[in-house]
Amino acid sequence: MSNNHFRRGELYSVINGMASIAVARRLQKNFRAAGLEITIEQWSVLYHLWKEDGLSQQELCNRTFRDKPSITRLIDNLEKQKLVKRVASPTDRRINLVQLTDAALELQHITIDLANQTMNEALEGVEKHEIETVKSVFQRVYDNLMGIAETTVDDRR
Amino acid sequence: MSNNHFRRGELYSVINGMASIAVARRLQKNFRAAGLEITIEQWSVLYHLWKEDGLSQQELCNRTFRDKPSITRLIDNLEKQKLVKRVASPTDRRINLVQLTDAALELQHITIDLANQTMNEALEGVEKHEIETVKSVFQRVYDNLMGIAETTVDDRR
DNA sequence: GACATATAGTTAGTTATGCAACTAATTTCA
DNA sequence: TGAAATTAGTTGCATAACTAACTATATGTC
Repeated sequence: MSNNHFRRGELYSVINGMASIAVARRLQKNFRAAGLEITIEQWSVLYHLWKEDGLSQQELCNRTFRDKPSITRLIDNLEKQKLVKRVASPTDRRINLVQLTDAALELQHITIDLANQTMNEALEGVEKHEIETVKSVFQRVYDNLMGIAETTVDDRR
Repeated sequence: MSNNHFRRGELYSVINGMASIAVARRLQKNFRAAGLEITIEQWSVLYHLWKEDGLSQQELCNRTFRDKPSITRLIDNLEKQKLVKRVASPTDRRINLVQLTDAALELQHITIDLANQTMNEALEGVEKHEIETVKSVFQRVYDNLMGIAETTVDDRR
């Protein structure tokens, strides 16, 4: 283990605190201001489908880091809004392939622009090398907690 | 505005992504493993009361960065678990002062130890100066988004 | 003093999360 | 081949978030 084992607990509220919440709220607000009804959680699912359409729900669990019930309900809501549809896999009857509708395809550029704009607002005055440090620290944190034989997010049951 | 306005949108998932979720889940898991029933959200409220007991609900909103309904229900649940009680303010009948019970006072050391331990797991191998950079970037992000005449979290209505 | 405004807190509705328990389909392997 | 184990997805329950609308109390101003 590393050598500085003291009073790091307060750092929880750095990694998972006001800044993260503020960014999420600002992105949601910018979506609404643009007349978009989607939540950022729904957007994060669409984001992965824009990169690769027709993923299974399980694959969406893996990529969005959510559990299966969460994905089930996110897909339910996205389906209600006619942004995706569930299509039975031709090869495995257990699997739903989630496919984007034309309406969802139209959202791609505007929402990604809004995300870029939001992060530019958030990171105003932050240096590139600082961003790189944040990225590498967060990658390290993720590896520390999810690596090896630790709890995985899916298939705990 | 700053000069690097391109493709920062993906950074949303750095600041608000897998690492943050992994840390929250690990802390919750460590609470459960120690036989503690509280959620990390409840813990964050207790945390502020340990620092200063008898805060009003509004003051807890300000300090925990949550809105009033969220605090109402967190206090409801904490009261059910007999960890806090609402006490009418003697000077202003609108105000509830939230006071810790003995049971809550007993949780302080063990939960803070668990938070320290969790963050040590998470930050294994991360250098101090890197942590300082993360802190300063997050402070900057918070200031960028919450400063000036922007949306405040409370009293939007 | 009375009316308008502001503040503290609650309630209702929608979305989302995590856990546990469940069904249905597929794979493993004796 | 057929029973056991695994995998994909859904449902139920509890907690929590945000928005909007509400009640009650306090303050400010004419």
